Amino acid sequence: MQKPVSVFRESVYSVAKRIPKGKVLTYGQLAALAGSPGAARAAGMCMKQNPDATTIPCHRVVASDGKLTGFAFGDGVSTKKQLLQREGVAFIGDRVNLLLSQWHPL
DNA sequence: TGATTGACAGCGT
DNA sequence: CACGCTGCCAATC
Repeated sequence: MQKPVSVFRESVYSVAKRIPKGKVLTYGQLAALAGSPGAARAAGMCMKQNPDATTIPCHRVVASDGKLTGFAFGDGVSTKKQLLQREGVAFIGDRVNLLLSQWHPL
């Protein structure tokens, strides 16, 4: 089986799909779990591509400060916030409480 | 092949 | 606490 166009992207999507409900992950963590720590920007780009928005909960990926960025869906970050809060994610104003909702991989 | 962009992260002011 | 600048990585033009 030939190598995919980029292993990085597949890893990112794979990890994103692994994020449990009620939990969130930062782009830095996502990139680190994907195998490229520090590639937070590249990870965000892959989320933007989002080839499978139905299977990839990209809305569970937030910035390192817990701030909701990107996600040009509905009202944008507003819809994303409502979605996460509905999943059971702890929010602090307009930011996610990473202390309680940041996902810890097994 | 090289340069630019982008849903970031960290630190300083 | 809010804002700005720099650095890192991968994808795209």
